[in-house]
Amino acid sequence: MINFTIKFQYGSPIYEQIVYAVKKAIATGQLKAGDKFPSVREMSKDLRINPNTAGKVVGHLVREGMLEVRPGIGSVVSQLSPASKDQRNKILNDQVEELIVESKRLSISKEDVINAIDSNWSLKERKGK
Amino acid sequence: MINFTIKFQYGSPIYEQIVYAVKKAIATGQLKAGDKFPSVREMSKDLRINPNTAGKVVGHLVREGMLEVRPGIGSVVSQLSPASKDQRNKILNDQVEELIVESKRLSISKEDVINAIDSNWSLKERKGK
DNA sequence: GGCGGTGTACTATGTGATATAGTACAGTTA
DNA sequence: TAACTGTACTATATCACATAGTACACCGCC
Repeated sequence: MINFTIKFQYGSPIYEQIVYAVKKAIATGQLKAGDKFPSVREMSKDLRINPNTAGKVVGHLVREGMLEVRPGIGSVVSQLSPASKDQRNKILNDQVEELIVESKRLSISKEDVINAIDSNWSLKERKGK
Repeated sequence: MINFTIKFQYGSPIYEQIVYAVKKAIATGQLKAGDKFPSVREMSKDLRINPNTAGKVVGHLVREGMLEVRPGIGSVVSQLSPASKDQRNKILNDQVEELIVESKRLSISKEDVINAIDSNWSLKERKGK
């Protein structure tokens, strides 16, 4: 059974959207460390995607340290690991910079951006959308 | 003459990297409204890319409202326009959400993220890297 | 009027990522 | 043994990206 939500969009590859959905599910607590992750075949059937695409998702998540594979058994959500220096820099410099550039481009104030982060930190469901 | 800086990387398309570099140059004030933007042929020669790729850059920037084309003359950096509701939401919801998800995944605290935004808002050059 | 510059629109080619279908294998549980 | 797991293949089709080259309408300058 699939225990996270997906809504496919155009513009980015399917496997990438699923990977992000899983990251988000973990960040929100929908998926917790130790939870069983859907099998490749189950995922491909439920989401109606190719088994290879589903396998690609698992591969990515394993490589990023969010999933552990028990050979013959399946995969399990792994413990959150603290960021390495590189990962930390990538977020706190590059990704933050991108947010700032986009905000400035559209004349959004620093306060509005910080407020958005502060009030969305818990990642509760937004209504509408 | 090219008046912004680029350093090509793997992983994302050339035209996208240039578009972002221009956005950043505008955000930092390196490029100001009214400044003449390099021509397609000049850009393709200086950056050693195909004229079509350079044309793609101009097309994107025009579509996003950062460049104005004077037919027969060239293109010019246009005035910053305030964000539409959709653009504002895309940043303040989607892009902020992505930053939060990535941060939580790597156990980076909300305070660290907000501090990074606060102290990088001026977009001064970082040393090293 | 003509030259040289501008953005833009074509055709065409090659490469790589993405998604699909199908098959196969080693490992583990029941 | 039977049924499940992730993984690794071959093969095909499509699309984005980057390249090369040509062409056109437009404008400023001499």
